[in-house]
Amino acid sequence: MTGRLLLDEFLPYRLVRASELVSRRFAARYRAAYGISRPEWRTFAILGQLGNTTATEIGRRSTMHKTKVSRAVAALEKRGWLSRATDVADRRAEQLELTEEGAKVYGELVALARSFQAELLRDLGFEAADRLDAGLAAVEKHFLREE
Amino acid sequence: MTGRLLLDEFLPYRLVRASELVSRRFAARYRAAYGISRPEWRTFAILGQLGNTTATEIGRRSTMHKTKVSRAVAALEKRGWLSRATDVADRRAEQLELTEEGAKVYGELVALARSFQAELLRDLGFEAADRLDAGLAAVEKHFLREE
DNA sequence: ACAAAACAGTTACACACGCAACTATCAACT
DNA sequence: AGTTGATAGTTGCGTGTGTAACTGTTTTGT
Repeated sequence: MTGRLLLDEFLPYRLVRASELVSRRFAARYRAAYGISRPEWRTFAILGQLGNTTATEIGRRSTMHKTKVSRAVAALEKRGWLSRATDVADRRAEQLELTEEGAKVYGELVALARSFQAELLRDLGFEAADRLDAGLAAVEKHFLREE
Repeated sequence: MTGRLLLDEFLPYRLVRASELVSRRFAARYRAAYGISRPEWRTFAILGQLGNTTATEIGRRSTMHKTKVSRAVAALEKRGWLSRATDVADRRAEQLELTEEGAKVYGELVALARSFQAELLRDLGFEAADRLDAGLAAVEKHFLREE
């Protein structure tokens, strides 16, 4: 029961490594195509999906720190891809949405993501991808409940 | 086929988020107990498992950048947990190993890791953990082959 | 045998990051 | 109504990180 730990049997280690391998490869593509960083892509993706949301909600869904979100939002705004408007019901919050130009870029990023996912499913094989899906769902179910 | 991307169906996103949720929680424990950073823990874990290795090998196995490894090794050495010796066969390389004190700390970290893993398996359920295992194995098989 | 390329590891620099502290607003409670 | 505590978001500051450039060593190719 003592002795060394075999990392290939340690789930957190394998999860982190797999995540880095996959996300680094995907990041290389959108960085090459549009020069956006990881926090920017994540912000883009959530905002694009929801259509209209706040920085706090982006942080909650992405597990990004609020300062990271704040800076990503500022960067996207600066590039003219995102606009802010103070929420009338709660003037602390800002409703964010993509500009017309931003929506166009978002559409292209979605296409990039879809082709990456298709490629990934092909590489992993259907059955393995399905198992990964189920395993991740269990992690999400347990860990996302607690905040 | 166009339109928005549902992130909950996008595997890279889910993989990253799950990885962050799990590894952040584990990192909080060893940070609280020993004040070590993530790169330091990873270095510790690989060195402890292999017994004797080089910085390059640590980088390869952990997917950490070589400068990250270099700094983690320096930090562990500074705390007296690791010692270096120039490789006699290849004098560019340094053979690393844990000191007696380092091995003691490593043993305690292993215990921490084991209890975290047990807890995780319990939380996820055996079947889900098994599927996660299989899914990650497929990712590793595909992505680790290519370097 | 020698020049050129490859590789192990470190460091300077610029940039990204998280923490803590801050402003502004809203909610709760007396 | 007014005080207290919570929340949305930003920013200063110290620290972490990757890129590129560097030293020293080994390998490759001629």
